[in-house]
Amino acid sequence: MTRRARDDDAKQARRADILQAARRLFLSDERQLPSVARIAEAAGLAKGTVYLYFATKEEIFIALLDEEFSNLLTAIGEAFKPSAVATEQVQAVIARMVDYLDEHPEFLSLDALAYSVLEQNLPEQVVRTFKLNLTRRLTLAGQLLDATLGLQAGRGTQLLLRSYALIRGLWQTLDYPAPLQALLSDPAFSVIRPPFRDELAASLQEYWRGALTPA
Amino acid sequence: MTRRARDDDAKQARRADILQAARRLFLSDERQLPSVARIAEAAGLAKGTVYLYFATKEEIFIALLDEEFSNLLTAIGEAFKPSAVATEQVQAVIARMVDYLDEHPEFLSLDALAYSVLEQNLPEQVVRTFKLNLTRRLTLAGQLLDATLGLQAGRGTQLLLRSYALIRGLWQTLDYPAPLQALLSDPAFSVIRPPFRDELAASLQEYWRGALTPA
Amino acid sequence: MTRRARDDDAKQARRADILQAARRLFLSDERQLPSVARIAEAAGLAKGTVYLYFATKEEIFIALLDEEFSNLLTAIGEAFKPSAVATEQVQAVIARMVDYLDEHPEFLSLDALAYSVLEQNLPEQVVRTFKLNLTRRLTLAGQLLDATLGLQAGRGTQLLLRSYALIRGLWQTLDYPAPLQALLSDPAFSVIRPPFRDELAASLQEYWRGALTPA
Amino acid sequence: MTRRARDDDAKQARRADILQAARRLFLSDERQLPSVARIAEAAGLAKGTVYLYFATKEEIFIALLDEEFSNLLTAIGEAFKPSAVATEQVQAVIARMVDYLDEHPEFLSLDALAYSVLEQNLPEQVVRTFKLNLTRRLTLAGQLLDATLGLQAGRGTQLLLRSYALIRGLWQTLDYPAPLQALLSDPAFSVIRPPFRDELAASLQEYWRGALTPA
DNA sequence: TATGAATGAGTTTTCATTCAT
DNA sequence: AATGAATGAAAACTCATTCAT
Repeated sequence: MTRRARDDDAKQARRADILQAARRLFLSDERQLPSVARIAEAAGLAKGTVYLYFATKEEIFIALLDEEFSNLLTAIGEAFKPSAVATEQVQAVIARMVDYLDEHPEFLSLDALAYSVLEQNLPEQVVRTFKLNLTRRLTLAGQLLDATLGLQAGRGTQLLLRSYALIRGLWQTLDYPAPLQALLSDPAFSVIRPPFRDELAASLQEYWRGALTPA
Repeated sequence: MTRRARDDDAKQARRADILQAARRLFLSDERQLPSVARIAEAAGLAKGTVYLYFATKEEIFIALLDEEFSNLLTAIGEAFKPSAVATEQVQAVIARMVDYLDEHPEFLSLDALAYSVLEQNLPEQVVRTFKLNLTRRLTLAGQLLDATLGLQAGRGTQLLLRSYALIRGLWQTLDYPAPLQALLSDPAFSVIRPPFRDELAASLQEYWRGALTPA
Repeated sequence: MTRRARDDDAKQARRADILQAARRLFLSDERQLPSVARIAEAAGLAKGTVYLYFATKEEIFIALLDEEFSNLLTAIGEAFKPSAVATEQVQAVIARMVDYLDEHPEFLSLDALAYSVLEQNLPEQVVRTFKLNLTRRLTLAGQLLDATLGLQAGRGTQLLLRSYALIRGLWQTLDYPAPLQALLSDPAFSVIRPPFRDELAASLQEYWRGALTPA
Repeated sequence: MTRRARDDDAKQARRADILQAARRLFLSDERQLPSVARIAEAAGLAKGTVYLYFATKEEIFIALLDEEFSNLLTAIGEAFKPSAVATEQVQAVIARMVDYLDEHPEFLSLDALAYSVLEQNLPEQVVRTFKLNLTRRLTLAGQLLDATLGLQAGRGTQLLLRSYALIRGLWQTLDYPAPLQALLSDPAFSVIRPPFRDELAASLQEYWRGALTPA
């Protein structure tokens, strides 16, 4: 039997264990949420224990996604360097986003299930809270952007939201499950199979250039 | 028992009936594929009959999506006017895309399930064929774009692919199921709830401007 | 694979098979409804097939109970002999009830779950329909009683309802699961363990005598 | 942490707290035993603590039922008035039973679960002890009845047992959960919905009259 | 061709009870 | 004695797909 998590720290640790197990399993079979039984097993816990920390399976994954969003936006916030010129700031932000996403492949995979699977099976209040967190973080990062680049109030948030849309769309367009990759190795498909990271960087560059260029 | 479809025309008609029923049902409850039983009922057929025309449920919807893609790219192709200047051509293309998507709400809803649901439950060969069709149409439209705007070979396709990514990401970011909309009516959420059509048009403008502006 | 039930007769037969399997299993472990898996297995069908004939597990058993009620009240109806005198009619009715219950041990066992298990887990409309059937049959039998014994309108139904209460209460008071019977074999318990059939007959006699004796 | 119950008095008090909490919760949702978690919470204790006083959840409720039986039979015993005539004695006993049951709605609700739920999940020895207590009390009250009414030895107990059967059967036949009541408000159902108290009194009158009338 | 009866895999969640602290 | 974290058994139901008729 597992050592009991009595105090708050131990409980946080246990919760983190579950999230970690869920993340690991999800990564090994993207596009499908692993069963609670597997998560519990991977975390070395009984099924029932998982439900002491999360009300439903989907809450595990929305928590994971929430965490990742937080990390991403924090990373973006840290990309700004006070003294740099605007162009460099933008480059830094884009580079930071690209790096983060590259290092966290589970983020976009999970995000791709948010619309069709997670939000579908989650009580509305939970989705609302998730969206609220997201909105707050997005707004904060947007304000930082406004200040740094001297943008009109709210414009930074708008840019981030549109960038996010571009990112998630690009992922879903360019990510293929392993078995399909083999089938698409024919040159006929090369136009729809550019490397994700490069395409992401290039697309973001183009979008931000257009967004910051006076019409 | 329904009148039997003996010749090819009758078969095509029956197939179309099924697609039409599926489309209608899907529209009434986006984010979830209707069951085969309901599709069959809506088409006035028995469940088994549906399987004479489509090997799996997902094939129905991938066929629907394929059809829509074809229509969209055809519409884009028709947007070009030989004599117009480049800027106007771009405007026309964007306007055509926005209009098409506005008139075909099922397209993006269905597209949003492609990554997580459709491709998941489809034999690889079927996905491959779908992707092949898509690639061909995209390439053709891209070539037209190259010619019209005097772009480097392949650049038009690239622009279209990136635009598509932006569009699908934007949809998933801004579309909310009805019950959630009520919960997000608070002004706190206004930044993540701009009207889709406006946001789409503005984002595409920005992206294309950036893409066509020399770095 | 089982032969398919195409026409209505075959379907009725299949439904009856399921009911029969459920009855048999229930009898072998009263006080607990068998699982659908076991019922299906006992009927030689797949689980899903059971659900083609009954919407929920409880509906199987309420159907069984409904059937038994119908049989019991039919039996009572048949107990009347046109030419007999009142006292004999009453004796005949009581004897018929006692005999029926003796021959159908599953009836009272199941009835004992109606209040606490069946009605609990059944949609209200189903319970309503069941009660409606019951009321109708009870009323019909009651009217027959009124006519035969020259009772005031409605009195026969009342007598039947009260008799039913006495019967079901007696069963729950005197029926013990096998393992408990051994433990209660001590003479100390003899007062609470008279043979059910005798006690039932005697109690009904007393009740009806009192009910038909002017105060 | 709650103050520890060291001496016997304190322990008895804690036990009583648990019973009281269980009774209150059960009353608010008849037909279903409240969970141990809720009972513990309502008693201001931890779940584990409940198990220091009762071996299983059902033991809590069988203890409650035992208590109620004791009270009922005590009440019956107190109904006898030395100098009254037989008929009045009987009336007094019936009236006392009706009053007690009217004042203690949890008794019959709980009793209705005894056969199907409580005895099911209880170790046989516990059931045996419960039955033994019941038998003793019943016998005592029965003897009192024998003496008072000049009955043959054992007859009083028999009358009480049969009355109890009538009572519990009547309750289960006439008690409906709130949502069902609305559905049964149609006059079509009036025959199966007489007021419990009236029906109880009338039925008991009839039964006792019959039982005390020479055949 | 058309039908629709039959199949059966697959998974979440609750909650009484235990036992480490 | 008290706590409450951990356990894990248990089962209903859906629905895509098959195939006998």
